[in-house]
Amino acid sequence: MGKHTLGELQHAIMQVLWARDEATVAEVHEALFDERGLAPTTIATMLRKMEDKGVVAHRVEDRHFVYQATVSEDAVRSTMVSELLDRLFAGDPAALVSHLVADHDIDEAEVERLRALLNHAEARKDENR
Amino acid sequence: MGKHTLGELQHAIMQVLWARDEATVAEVHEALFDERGLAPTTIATMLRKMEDKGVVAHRVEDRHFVYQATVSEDAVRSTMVSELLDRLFAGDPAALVSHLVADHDIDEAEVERLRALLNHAEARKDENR
DNA sequence: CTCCTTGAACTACCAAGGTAATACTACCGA
DNA sequence: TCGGTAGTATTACCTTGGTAGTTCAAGGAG
Repeated sequence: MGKHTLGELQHAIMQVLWARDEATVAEVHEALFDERGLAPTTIATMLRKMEDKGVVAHRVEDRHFVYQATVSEDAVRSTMVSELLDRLFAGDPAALVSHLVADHDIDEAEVERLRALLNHAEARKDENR
Repeated sequence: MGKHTLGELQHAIMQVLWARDEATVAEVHEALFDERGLAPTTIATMLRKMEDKGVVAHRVEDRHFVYQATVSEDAVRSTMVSELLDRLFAGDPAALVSHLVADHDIDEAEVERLRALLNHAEARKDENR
């Protein structure tokens, strides 16, 4: 498992692939055109680079390429969050949560959800004891 | 206010500057040499690039440059966390916390700390009502 | 069978991060 | 005054992400 760190566009492309499991270049282009307005060749080039990198794979079907993600969204999240965690918070998740609470005004509903999350986490740990 | 996104080395340099408020090229180099083993010119070049970018400033003192950070660690954290939040979790902080709990095994002590954090957050909100 | 269209391949740039050798300058000591 | 040394400026190169024009190949239309 290498470093699955994705750039902006790469991530956008991956999201399309994650959403529909597989897609042609044209489909990806169409899905992203409204927000990005990129040339189809840009998408195609990026997909090839991403294949070199190992995060997508393609299969030929009916004269065009059908791409598919080879890494899960969660795997990407894991590596990228870990990276940011190490860089910015010396690997301390609580410090990141603290920053989140202080900086991104989390409303009461969110706080409730988080509290529930923590309760679940503790409940799971209780079970294994 | 631009995007204060820092690369790996840039962030390491900033940490030195944040730690001691200001430092010469040689001091930064010395502080990072053990872990990175970079040439002094590399640090100097990077510092100049960072100055172009606006995240540090220098003053000449006694024939050498004394650099100082012009952005706070918290400002950098804010922009970088926000970016990751938007990219990976559609801007939902709770989703990030959820990921953190699920993925980075947070031990019971951490959970307690987080719970306390959330309590404080709610307490603050209660006060303002 | 030939030409057009479509989509992939190739090539080419640009910016930013990173890394560093080399060139220059100015001070200090002999 | 002359040369070494210290420290900055210049220049250069590599990688990755991003963006796209141009070329090429193969299937479909006439």
